[in-house]
Amino acid sequence: MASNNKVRASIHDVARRAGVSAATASKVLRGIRTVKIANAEKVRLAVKDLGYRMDPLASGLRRRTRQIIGIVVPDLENEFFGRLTSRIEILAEEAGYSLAIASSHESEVRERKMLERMHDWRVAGTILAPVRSERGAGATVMKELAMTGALVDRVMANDTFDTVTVDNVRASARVARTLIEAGHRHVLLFGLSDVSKNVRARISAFQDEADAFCPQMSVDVVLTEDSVEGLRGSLSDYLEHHRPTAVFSLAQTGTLSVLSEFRRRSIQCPQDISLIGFDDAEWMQATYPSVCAVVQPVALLAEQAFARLLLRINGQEGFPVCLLEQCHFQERESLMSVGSVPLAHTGNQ
Amino acid sequence: MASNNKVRASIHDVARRAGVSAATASKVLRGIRTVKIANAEKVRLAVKDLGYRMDPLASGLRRRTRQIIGIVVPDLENEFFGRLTSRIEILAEEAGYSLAIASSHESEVRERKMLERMHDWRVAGTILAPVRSERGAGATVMKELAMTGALVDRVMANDTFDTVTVDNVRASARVARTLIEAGHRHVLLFGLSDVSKNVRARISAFQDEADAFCPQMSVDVVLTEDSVEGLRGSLSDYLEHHRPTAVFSLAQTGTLSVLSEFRRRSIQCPQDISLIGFDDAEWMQATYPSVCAVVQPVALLAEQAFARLLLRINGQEGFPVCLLEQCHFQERESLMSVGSVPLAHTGNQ
DNA sequence: CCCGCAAAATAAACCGATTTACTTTTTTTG
DNA sequence: CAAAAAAAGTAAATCGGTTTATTTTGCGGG
Repeated sequence: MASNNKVRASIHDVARRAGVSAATASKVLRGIRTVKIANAEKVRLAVKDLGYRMDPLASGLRRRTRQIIGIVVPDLENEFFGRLTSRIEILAEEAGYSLAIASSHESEVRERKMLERMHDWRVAGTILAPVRSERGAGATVMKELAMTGALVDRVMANDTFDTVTVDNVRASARVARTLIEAGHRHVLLFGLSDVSKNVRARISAFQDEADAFCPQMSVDVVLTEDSVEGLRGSLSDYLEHHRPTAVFSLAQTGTLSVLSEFRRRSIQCPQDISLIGFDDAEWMQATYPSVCAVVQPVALLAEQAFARLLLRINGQEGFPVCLLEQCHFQERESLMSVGSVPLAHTGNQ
Repeated sequence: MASNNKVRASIHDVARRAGVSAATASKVLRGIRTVKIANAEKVRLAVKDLGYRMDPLASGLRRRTRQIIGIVVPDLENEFFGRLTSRIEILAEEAGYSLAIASSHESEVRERKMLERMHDWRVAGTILAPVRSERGAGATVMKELAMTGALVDRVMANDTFDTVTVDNVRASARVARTLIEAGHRHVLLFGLSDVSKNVRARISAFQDEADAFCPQMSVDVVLTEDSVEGLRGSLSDYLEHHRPTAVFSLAQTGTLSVLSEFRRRSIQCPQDISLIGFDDAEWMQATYPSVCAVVQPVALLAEQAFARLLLRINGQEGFPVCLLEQCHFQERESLMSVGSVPLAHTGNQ
């Protein structure tokens, strides 16, 4: 039914109609000025008459690199990566590139496959948000293939690529300090058991801050595999025997689990236990209580990562840089001082 | 720093090393059997030795169509489209295609741009989830360009392309019946004011069902522009003067607004007002109360849309079909009978 | 008017694959 | 064993562009 029966005009058709050579037509289309104005005009007219559109993929053949930027994220169903990708798509287009988006579905073997595909596509550069079980595998692939790239989120310093990530240490320290000041002396850190450097950084920064400013504080850590049942189960087991005055959830899915486990056990939040989550989401304003969260500057991460990549594409040399962006701490109702009133009353505004 | 200094082997390099012609090498790589086993083996060896990888984009040049499927969705930050895209990515790869993902960012002009880009890329087929202000603009572009494609979500029957969507009529009727049976006689339908056929279908199906089974029911409709402030503002105005016993939110963002407006006004849900939302989200299990929702079969939508597209790509003729998939009704705490106890106690399990 | 130089234009090669049209080799058959 | 048929192999054309090397044109000066 629908198919390419109507043949598309090629640059040769355009050249013929304009009465010039294909090389000249190509020059006009690429904005090269060594063409007589009259001829340039004839070419532009022919383009219009024929409804000519370039094949951007064939165009990169000779150049051996295409006007495409790749991005590989671990999970497109995740709001965070959705926003990141969405922003970078716009930035790429503003810079004259198309964005090729791929998800590694949190799998290292898929991550490799997708990176190889980007390489096969001769992209100009690739942004990688590594999978959770980050052991640098993705970066290694990119290095092997001599790709131009940048790393974002879930990464620490890398010796080959520029990296852009959130300042987990300061954000976690800030949470620790907030809890200390609110009188909390027994806190649970709750998250995913993966080897993610991000989560490890959050934990140790919290512990360091606690050690430094409140040595008597007791900090429990519970980590689980990534499944809704797993998360809630291990939390449930923990709460059977312990009763901290605050929970610091190290990732967004965890926050959801904490909240529903509180409800299942009829634990009043924040009266019985306060809650702070790493990573904000829209729904956190609408829950009861609204959830206090560390807000990651997603747009900024996107912009910085893209800017660094663009510099490298344009040939900038020099040692890889490691950018840390600051998080914002959003106070909401789920946090209160021990034996006191809630710190915040309304979720937003 | 990182760049393509190490030249990649081409199929001619492979052919030379294997001592055969490029045509033969090409045959081997495409799995065509008219090659002597010994030669095929030599080619495979050469591929291995040289670490040869095909350029999949150049490969489609002669064929005039590439092993790529395009998808254009209105919003990648949206969980629904994230899941849709994610699923289709897997399906496409299983079928031997790469998926090119683009977001129209809810803009009709961008939608056209992205569709044109897919066409320029010579994709084998394109799946389109139209922007909200659907007046068929996207489908018209695809028709103009004689593209092979399928439409999903936010569409009614189309005379050119196969469409896959949710059965809004039955789902809304189901909600209406549920509310009627629970004794509700004054209901607010709350949603976005756009001209989305989806939302219009949901409204009229609800009204029809109410007319048929409970003529005395009073159904209010409040529609707003799409902004968090707009949503909450118009809801707030409405609640100033009216007090329905139930709200049916016609879209996910609306549900969030309803919930937080309830909280701001200290309206007890479901004791004062029940709430049902169209479109489920993970967080709806964790709110208080957990939110009763119409669950869309995202994976199924993805599978059907992809299956239809694949048939058309493979040359199936015939009138466009219009598939309606059924939603599931998820009971949760936010719904109760008028003057009675909640219908459901726990969110999940 | 002719020379020299710069500007503009172009034919042809090239990028990396596929496909066509043709040739060569092998197998089957009478 | 020769002729016909089938199988295998390949040179060359092709897809749609860009780039290179070369040629043509335009222009000022002697």
